[in-house]
Amino acid sequence: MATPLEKAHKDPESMKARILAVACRIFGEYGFHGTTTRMIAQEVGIDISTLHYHWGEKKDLYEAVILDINKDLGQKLIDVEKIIHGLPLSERMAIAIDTMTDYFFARPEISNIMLFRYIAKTRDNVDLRVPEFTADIARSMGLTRKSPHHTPPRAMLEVLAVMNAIHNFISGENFFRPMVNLEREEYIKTVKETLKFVLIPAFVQREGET
Amino acid sequence: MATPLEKAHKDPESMKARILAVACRIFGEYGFHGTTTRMIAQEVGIDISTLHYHWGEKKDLYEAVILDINKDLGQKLIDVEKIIHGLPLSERMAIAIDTMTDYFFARPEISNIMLFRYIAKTRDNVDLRVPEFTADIARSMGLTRKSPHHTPPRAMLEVLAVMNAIHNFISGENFFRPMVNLEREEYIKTVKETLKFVLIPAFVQREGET
DNA sequence: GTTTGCTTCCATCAAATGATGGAGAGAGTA
DNA sequence: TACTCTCTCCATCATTTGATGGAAGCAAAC
Repeated sequence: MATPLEKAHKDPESMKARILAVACRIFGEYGFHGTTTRMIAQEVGIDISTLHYHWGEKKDLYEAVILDINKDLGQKLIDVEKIIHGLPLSERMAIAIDTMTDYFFARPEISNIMLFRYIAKTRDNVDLRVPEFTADIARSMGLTRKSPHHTPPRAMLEVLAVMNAIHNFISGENFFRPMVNLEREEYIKTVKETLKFVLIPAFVQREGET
Repeated sequence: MATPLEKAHKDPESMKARILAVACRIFGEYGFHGTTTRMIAQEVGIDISTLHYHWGEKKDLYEAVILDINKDLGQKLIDVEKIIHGLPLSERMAIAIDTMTDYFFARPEISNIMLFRYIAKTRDNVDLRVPEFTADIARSMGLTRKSPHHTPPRAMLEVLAVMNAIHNFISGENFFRPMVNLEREEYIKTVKETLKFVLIPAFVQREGET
């Protein structure tokens, strides 16, 4: 039997879920050390002790955030994979880039948290076993044909290059958009064009060579 | 007449310069809020008051770090530009990617700090007018031929895509290298190959079309 | 109405953190 | 020697921050 707390976790209106959602956003903006439990509590409109009551230590909440966005991201990747399955490579990539870019722009916390995990150390080590999708994406992109059950380093890095290129434009919006002086919609559109222009030709060209 | 402190700033053995170098590394690893003045002082082997004596507030030191790496990066870009000037596009890009990747791997703090600035907010706003090189790189890559005195948004984003792709692999080394299970040297080599493979064809192909 | 269990807030604490004043060490100079 | 100037450290402070105990609120169960 699920405890009330466990049930509450599923209900997006529940306090526990509301805290998680806000924590996700704030951690994404300021990083682990840049975020204080008080910032999150204030944004939710509650006392910090309520926050600690639901999630325990700050580190625990942060881990919950990571697991949460990872679950969401994994589901999204499965959805996209279904849509693009069977299409020619150039279309597969174009649709995947469009779809994932829209998704990340709608939930920039995800890109933020992913990048923070990649580049930032944490004083109190928040190391946590989280499912990694890079190898799956490599398979989905057809980069593992020669060795279906093993993902070569080169294929992994190619996937990371693509994914991170997307993340960067989402997480860097506050910095880049003033640089290029575009409205939000126009920025998103140009980002998509740029990503497709830069990322697709290499893969299509290689495919044609075989 | 330069004060002793000003003179010291130039001497890399001086206390002020030693603090700056360590601060650069630590801020790069942990970000602004993840870094404490005590961490820096301890790494240098001095008291925090000595650190404050030379650099004032934490924020001032951080700004000094940003200005310092920016100056260095600007000089490096000028050097590279000289080397690749006049070569065909594909060679220009290959050499630039190789050279810049080596440079950032040798000084990962630069990639770290750049990415931190792009993606992370700071509670106490550290906003600071720093020269931006994106437009210059766009010019150097020949992306502004149609409008030599204005850099279109699209060209800016293309440059950012290229530069950030490099930064990501350097800053993400701690995260990515265990994923692909490569020794450092092998990782660097594969990163370079991957970057050149992913980034060059798009630009070369477009050039051929005109 | 009373009891029970879950949730929330107030008051408070201990540790971490940014920052400073002032004493002392040391080198150079008169 | 006495003086000055620069640099460094020790002691200390005020604030921020993560965290907790306990009282109060509140709804459902008895």
